[in-house]
Amino acid sequence: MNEDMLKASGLRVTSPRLQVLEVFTKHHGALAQSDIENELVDMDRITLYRTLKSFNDKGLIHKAIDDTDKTKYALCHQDCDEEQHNDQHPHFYCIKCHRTECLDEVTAPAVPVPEGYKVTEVQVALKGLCKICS
Amino acid sequence: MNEDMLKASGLRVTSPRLQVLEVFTKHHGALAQSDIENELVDMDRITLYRTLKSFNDKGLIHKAIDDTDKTKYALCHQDCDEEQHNDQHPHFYCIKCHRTECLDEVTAPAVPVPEGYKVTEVQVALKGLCKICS
DNA sequence: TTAGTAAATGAAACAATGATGCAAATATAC
DNA sequence: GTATATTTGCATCATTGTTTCATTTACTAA
Repeated sequence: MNEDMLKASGLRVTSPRLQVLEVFTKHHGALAQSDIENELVDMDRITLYRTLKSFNDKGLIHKAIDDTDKTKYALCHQDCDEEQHNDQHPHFYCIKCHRTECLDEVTAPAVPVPEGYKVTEVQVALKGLCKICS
Repeated sequence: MNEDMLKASGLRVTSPRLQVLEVFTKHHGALAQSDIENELVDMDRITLYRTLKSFNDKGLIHKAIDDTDKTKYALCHQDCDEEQHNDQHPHFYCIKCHRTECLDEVTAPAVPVPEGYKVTEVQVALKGLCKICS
């Protein structure tokens, strides 16, 4: 339950947080702040901003880079916490329906970096037509 | 020469454009708008914004996604034009020197997407320690 | 070389996002 | 139930993205 997610992360259970979590569980893909604002019209902009920030910090959601200019967030499915995000899956942006989804089943491939570089994180942003639109 | 790059792209040769190109050729990595503003203090903010936009549209520069929140741009080395960007190389963000560079030599690996998805573009953002900092 | 014209600049103005400070409200622990 | 530490909601400010418009400038073609 959403309440438990908050408690497990050491965040207090409040109405704005539950509302935001509900929006995330209702939608599958990654959401921009504006997407959530459209759903929760009465939500204070700054509260939402800080809610997303704390969720991200605590590992409840992660940023989904998708090469649109908007920062998007998606629920973390794997074991993410304050220490580390395990979101090594690609994000897919559909140029037709403009939705961004997490390809959780896919593991981002190892990238052969030149000598001397140390990679700690890989983010893969895919663009194209999603299952439904293609 | 920078002038020729502009002409080849069908862009008029103007002072702001030459200045911006010079900044790009002087630096290796990807630059945020603010980076360029700091170098060219007299440059009008909107002119710079539009310059970057038109350079990006014409294939002179490309966006370098690096999971910081700032949009960064880097010179295109390969054959990019209005039709298509051929920037299928990863971008590497160094957590120590905070610079983003293009790993031109590296080809982004093929990502095994689920059935039904059509990928037209892959962006790989790496994070870690660069050659110099590691 | 000089118009004519299409493109580019620079300024104003507005929206969205990111970020901080502070007083009031409220979730939890006791 | 109350104390307190957290969270909210508001004000406020910075940055980026974007459009409109008058003025200036780069190229073209006579």
